[in-house]
Amino acid sequence: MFLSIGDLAARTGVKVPTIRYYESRGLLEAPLRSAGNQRRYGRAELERLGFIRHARDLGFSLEAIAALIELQDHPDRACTSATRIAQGQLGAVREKIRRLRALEAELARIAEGCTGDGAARDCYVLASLADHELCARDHSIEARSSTQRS
Amino acid sequence: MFLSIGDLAARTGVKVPTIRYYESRGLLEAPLRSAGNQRRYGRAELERLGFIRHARDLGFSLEAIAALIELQDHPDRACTSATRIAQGQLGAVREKIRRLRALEAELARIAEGCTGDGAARDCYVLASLADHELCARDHSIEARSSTQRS
DNA sequence: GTAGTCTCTCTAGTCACTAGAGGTTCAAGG
DNA sequence: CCTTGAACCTCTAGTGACTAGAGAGACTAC
Repeated sequence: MFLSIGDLAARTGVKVPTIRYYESRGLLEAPLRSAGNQRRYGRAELERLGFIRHARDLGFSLEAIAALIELQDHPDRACTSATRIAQGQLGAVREKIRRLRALEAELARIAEGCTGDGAARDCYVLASLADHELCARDHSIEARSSTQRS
Repeated sequence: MFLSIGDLAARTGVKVPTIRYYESRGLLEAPLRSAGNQRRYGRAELERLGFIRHARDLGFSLEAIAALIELQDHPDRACTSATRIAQGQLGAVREKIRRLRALEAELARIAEGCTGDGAARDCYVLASLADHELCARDHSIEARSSTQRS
């Protein structure tokens, strides 16, 4: 089992530059190299990259993943911190949902208040954004846009 | 009414460097300057910054906000694009909520499957992340972490 | 006049990649 | 054995929306 970086990418669904990026960030160890200096991976790296991919899909930061990997490499330690990290992530996700729901309500009100066939001077969307008083509730300091995988 | 950048920041809740950043991005016009080259703002800028702040709170990108401002400056145009932008944002928010809910379910299952008092080798959190087969549903390509205001 | 706060510009850092330049290596076909 | 073309290498820079800090100048209250 000697995989090139492209093989590894194909098997895990992680793009080639991203694998190199993970290596530079210390999430993957520097692998063996071929005679011509190309990376060669084995089963261990395949599994580790799968772990990282899975954790990223669940929204864990690379920092949190590094901590989880550290723990994985020391099976004798207590798993308290893994649980704490997962619960922290769960809390963060729930908080995001809460904020996005408030946003959704306000945006729906604003977007549906405008038929789109008038002039900009009478636009309810623009008026709502210009005047916070028009809002049904206080949604200041709500969620901001997020980065997402395609 | 001649506000310094600090006064403007205090009145709108937008931080001073962020105001300068908005100016550099073209969302705010370059204001008048004092004899000593310091920015001086009036009511128009206060309102515009309030508009931007409000739209950012609702998750609009700076690009979308620029388009909305452009429309605001031309009250004779049709407000079709404002409605489209708002509805696009609403759709994006709804999609994020949908993804985050799938994530929440999976994270809750993982986090609550572990008491946190065992050793890392038996940790359900780590096992779940290592093996996608353990997942209750397919949540690959879900939401990634988002940027949010404090 | 002076102390202390505010403001100026500029650069660099954040996160998690992504894109591109310019060059080298590998594997398959002839 | 040789060629071709895909895959690989390193390095730098760009994304969005800021945030932090340096070093210098301006303003305000006493």
